Amino acid sequence: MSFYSRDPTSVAPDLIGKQLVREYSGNRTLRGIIVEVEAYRGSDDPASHAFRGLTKRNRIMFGRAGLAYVYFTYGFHHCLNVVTGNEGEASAVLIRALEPTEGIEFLKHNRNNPVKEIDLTNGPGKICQAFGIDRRQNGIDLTSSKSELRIESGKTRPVRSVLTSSRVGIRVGVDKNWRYYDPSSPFISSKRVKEAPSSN
DNA sequence: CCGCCGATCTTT
DNA sequence: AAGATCGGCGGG
Repeated sequence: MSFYSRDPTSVAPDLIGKQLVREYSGNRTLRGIIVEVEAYRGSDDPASHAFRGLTKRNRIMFGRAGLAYVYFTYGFHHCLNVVTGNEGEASAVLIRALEPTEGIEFLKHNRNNPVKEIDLTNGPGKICQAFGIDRRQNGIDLTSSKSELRIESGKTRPVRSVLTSSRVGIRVGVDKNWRYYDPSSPFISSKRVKEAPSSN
């Protein structure tokens, strides 16, 4: 069983501390350390895009683990997921926040020079804008060292704790604590979400 | 710090 | 008609 072919609720906490890497036209590299993610399961998770089955938008979710599922939402924003689980299960992990470590000046440029560095990558839409991710990266293999967009597990910084909470921005499935984040990072998305009563 | 709201477009 | 968002604005 490979890293990404597990249940998304197992993959999600293990992604904290790994690096998102983006190569621009072969000569510019952008990097950030993942500090917040959310797990979305397929057929049994009403908050998942795959809950109602295969559509044109979510078809990558039904593919192999380790692929990038990138979707466009609210007329403005893109969000990046990693497909997990066995092929056909349509589960994924949403990348919600990063600590930028390389290419910060270019990230600022892409984000229209925000006043605070925190605002570069503390949300899923902000990550995609900063890293230049859109539907052209939908379906890319995030596990290949040759991909222009990939996730690497090299050493980053000391491992810190991982907490859970209810997921952000959903109206169904709020009973599941499937948001995973490093509470010591200033880059976690600013919305505070309460822990759901007890279920996991 | 918090909550509300508008922008804009894809999907259902 | 709602949505796995963001940024600006107003009030406490």
